[in-house]
Amino acid sequence: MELEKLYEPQKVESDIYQQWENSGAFRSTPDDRPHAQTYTIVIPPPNVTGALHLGHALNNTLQDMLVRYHRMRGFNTLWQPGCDHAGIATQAVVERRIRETEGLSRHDIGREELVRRIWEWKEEYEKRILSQLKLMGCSCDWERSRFTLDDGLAKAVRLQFFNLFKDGLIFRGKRLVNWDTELQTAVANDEVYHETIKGKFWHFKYPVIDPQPGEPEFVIIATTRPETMLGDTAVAVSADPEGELNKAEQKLLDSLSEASEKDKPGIQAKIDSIIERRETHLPQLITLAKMANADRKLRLPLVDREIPLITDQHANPTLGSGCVKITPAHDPNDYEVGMRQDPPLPMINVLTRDGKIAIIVETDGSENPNSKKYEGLTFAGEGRDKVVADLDALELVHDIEDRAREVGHSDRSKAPIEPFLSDQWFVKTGDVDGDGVLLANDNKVSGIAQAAIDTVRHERINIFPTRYAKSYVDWLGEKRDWCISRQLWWGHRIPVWTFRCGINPQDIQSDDQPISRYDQALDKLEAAIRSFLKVAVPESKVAFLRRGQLGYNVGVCTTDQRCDDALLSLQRFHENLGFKEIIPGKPKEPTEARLVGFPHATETGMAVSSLLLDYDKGLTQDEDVLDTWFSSALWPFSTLGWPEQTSHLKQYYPGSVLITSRDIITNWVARMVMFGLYAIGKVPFDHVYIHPKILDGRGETMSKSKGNGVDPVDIIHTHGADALRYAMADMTTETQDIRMPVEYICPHCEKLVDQSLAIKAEEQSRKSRGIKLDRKLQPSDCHRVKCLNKECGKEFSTKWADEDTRNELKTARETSDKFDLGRNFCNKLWNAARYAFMNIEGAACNKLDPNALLPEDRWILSTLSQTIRAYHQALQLYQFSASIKILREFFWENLCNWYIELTKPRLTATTNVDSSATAKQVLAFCMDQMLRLFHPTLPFITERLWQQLNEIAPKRGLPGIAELNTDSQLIVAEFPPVEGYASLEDEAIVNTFSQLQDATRGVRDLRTQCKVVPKDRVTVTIALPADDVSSFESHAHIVTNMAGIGSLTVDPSAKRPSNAASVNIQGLRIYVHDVSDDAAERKRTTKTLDNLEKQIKGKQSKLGNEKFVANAPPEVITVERERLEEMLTQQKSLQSHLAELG
RNA sequence: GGGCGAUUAGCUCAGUUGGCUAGAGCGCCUCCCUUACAAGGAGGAAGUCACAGGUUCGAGUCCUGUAUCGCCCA
Repeated sequence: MELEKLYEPQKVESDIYQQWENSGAFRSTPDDRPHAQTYTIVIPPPNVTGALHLGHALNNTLQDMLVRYHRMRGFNTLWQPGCDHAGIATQAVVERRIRETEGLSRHDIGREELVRRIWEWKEEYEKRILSQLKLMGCSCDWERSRFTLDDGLAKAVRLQFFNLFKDGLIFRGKRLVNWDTELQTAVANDEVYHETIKGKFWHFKYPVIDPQPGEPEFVIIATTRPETMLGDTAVAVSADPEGELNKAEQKLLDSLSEASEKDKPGIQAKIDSIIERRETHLPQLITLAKMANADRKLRLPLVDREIPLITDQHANPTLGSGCVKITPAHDPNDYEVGMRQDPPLPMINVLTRDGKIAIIVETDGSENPNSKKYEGLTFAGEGRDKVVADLDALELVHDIEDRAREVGHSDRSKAPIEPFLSDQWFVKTGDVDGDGVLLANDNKVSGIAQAAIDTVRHERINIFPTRYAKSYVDWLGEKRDWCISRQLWWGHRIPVWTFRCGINPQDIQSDDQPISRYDQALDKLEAAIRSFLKVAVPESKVAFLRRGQLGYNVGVCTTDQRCDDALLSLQRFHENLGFKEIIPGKPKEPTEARLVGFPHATETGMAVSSLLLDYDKGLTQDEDVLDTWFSSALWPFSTLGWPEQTSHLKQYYPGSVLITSRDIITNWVARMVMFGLYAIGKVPFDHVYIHPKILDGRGETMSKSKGNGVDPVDIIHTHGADALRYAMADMTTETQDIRMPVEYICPHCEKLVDQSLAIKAEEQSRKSRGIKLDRKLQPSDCHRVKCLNKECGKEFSTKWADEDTRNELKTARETSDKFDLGRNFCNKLWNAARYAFMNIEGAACNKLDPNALLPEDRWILSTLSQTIRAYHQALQLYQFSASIKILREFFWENLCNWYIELTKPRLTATTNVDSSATAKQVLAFCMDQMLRLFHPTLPFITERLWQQLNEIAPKRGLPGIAELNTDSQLIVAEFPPVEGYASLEDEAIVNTFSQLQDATRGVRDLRTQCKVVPKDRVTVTIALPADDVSSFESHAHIVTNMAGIGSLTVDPSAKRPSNAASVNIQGLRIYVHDVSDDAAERKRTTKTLDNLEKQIKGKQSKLGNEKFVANAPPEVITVERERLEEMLTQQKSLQSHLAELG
């Protein structure tokens, strides 16, 4: 069966993939082989927000290359696939869709329904993602596919949480989050975009309490957000204003001395302003710093709160009044200031979850009566106006300036972000006082971050390229607490159940000493709660037991999915608790509200009703879910069955390598290492390979939100999966990101339309229609695009268009011409195989003596062996681009352009049967090795050709040198050996061949220059040293064949035949007869000679330099001398040639 | 503000411990539909290696600084 002339991937790919799947080639089977012979890659789970783009295509191509490479090398291999639930991103996508299509918010449809909808979304996209991976040829063990919310993984999450909790590494604390008041959720930093908003800078006066003589009556502070002043808990001033001013001045003076003339006036102005400040501000700042040190207080207007004057580095004496108001609950910098104080400053919240001014609760728990009039006003709107108006009425407004401000906005709702203080759960990654942390391997470490740092420092994990180790170590070195709670509904719910438990103080007010009695009662209650928990939830630890105004807020952490048992026990607990013992005094009548859901209330009277303030709620699970990275950090082992000790876990953990993109080093890699060490006691992988990012034509990273990503399936459609993979691997170099201009394929004229140009055109068009753009357009904003090809100019829709638009207009696919090289390569491989197959049918499999082979056979086999070694080396260092270039060079240049061309006459010759058979055998061997070598990169085409090769030459190889096992499927065939085929390597023939190639190129060059058409044979005379004649003649057929020579004479004493063109190569003088005239020849020779003489001068001066001769290594000097010798010989020859020409 | 990178041919990028007469692919020019492949073959032109200093016999490569661009962290 002859192959088609063009390789058509669509006809091949799905069948081949089916074959692999059906044969179980992807399946992992534990067999107790040691770690060194096991190869595991755990996929960085793509998230189910949307379909994969080219960034994923790259990531997975590289993984598949390594997996296939190791599988062929005989490793026990597992590529573990799956998807990630991506909490906020997925929830946001689904919420937005519900909002757009039904006009409903998540609160309208409720938690259960929203989660159900997201599961639907997940099912759809997981299916799509897995199918994309399959179309790319990924050889994952699909039977083991996992999702981060699977039951088994959820179990792992709960156990990890529980263990961390038990070891004191999980705690609850306050933290400022980016609050989206519209969606009422916290959003991550990367979901916040900043916009410059025109605003004002208000200067307010805060009165000093009891100013002493010489002290100011007011302190002036300035703010862009007046409403937050309701939550101020301090005013800060620099501790050393004079020193700070001096420092600032010195810095400016330093930069002034080095500044360009252009910049000098600006810097000088700043210096002048500092000098002026020494007069105008410094004395008072010094006074204020002293006052701060004397614990002096201010009176915060409007809410009438006493707040301290403090010193902190945040207050900058060169700016404003030098004083700054501190609102720890509403500003990240102020929060830091608050935490730096000892004791920390109180944090007073001013904001409700829906963006209004809150009831303001003072530190003693009382509601601030003065704040009532602000309650419920919109935060930055009505609230701000009223605060300013009221301060103005009190004559406390000092000044108002205009000022632009960078305001964070939620990417999801476009609402301005407010910093909001909320209760969150944290993992303590830093060092733990005292005993440190016990890892699962019984090693003690100071903290899990430190343990993760050490693994990289001590090279138990190697990161490629090595420079990324620094960002990993630096980030972990900060040892920040990891906030793991998210105010979302999609994700692993935090496995903590809470109940409130308390005593109504009114119930014991008749007692003589109510306060102490009450405290006593609470103490006893605490003891009772603790003993209850021991019985009710034996394997739990108390998550928290917080004593509040009316009793306790109790949290219980367990590994159970539900807390039903504990709930029952809770009922028993409060049935049996002897309240009369712990609460003396006369009970009052219980109120109805407290009795709801509690059947025994009437029997036990007050005690019971008071005990459980919120009993009607019972045990309720924490509302929040865990940060997605918490479950992702467990992925390298939760997917293998942990906490069960499965055979997969035993065999395939730790993984061999994690392949990912650099932005994930901190979020994910570092956390996987910490969790791996903590939970298992072993690093999760031996290597981390960080690959480039894919940028679009404008240099921006491809992302789902911008919509500038291309669906790999589009590329597979136009170019084939192998072309996609080839181009990806070829572009994966160590330092550069991959620039990938995207093009629409116009559905009308089929021509390519550059995406970035199309977007620019769209921007222009919108502007001309008077549409204001608040930011630059992204591909996802462009739903209708006009073809930029003038002859067409028709409109088409993009993949981002809604259904109506797509029905109305034809939709363009996307592509990039970067993939042409992959397609071209596949076609070349296809055709080389086609040629080989036509010629090698029934090729011999004889024992071959390398010395009996023709020079070109020995050369190609030697080069092949070197290529194999180089390929292994490159791939083991994750040099993907280099690995491709090595194979390409061998295949295209050496095998196709030289060996195949050279052996064409031999294959068809009928006279020398042995030579023909040998050539066939060598060609079959080379094709066999090529297919194996290319399989990891180009799995489909190589598999297809392999099976054909098995039909045409089922027995092949070089008996005595390389016995080949011709498995029926290439995917499981043996990879060429790491060391190559040493017995085939022959340096001498490689050198000789390279000289022959030069001679060939010389003749070809002359032919082109003298415009000899290819089909014309030329007559050539070669002059060379007499000693070399016989050796040259034995290889002369190579030059004759390859340079289109009709008649070749080798003559040591040859003179230039008339009208011959000539060239000097490697000590050979080559004459091509009857193609040139003297003038042309002279011109050419003079040019060569001029060029040569320049180089000779360079060499001579180098070798004439005594220091060079004295210092350079001898081998370098020898090489230089030899080169000079060659050049001089050539020069002499050219000179005499010129003389001959006259 | 701190960290990491990049800057080499028109474009996209290689260039491993300094030894370079600086390479590849695409594009460009010339020729060729040659019985595997025009998605191909043969040949060619094209570079002050961002800039300024320094180390060295020797710098694209090492060091310092500057400029521009990108990413990460605050």
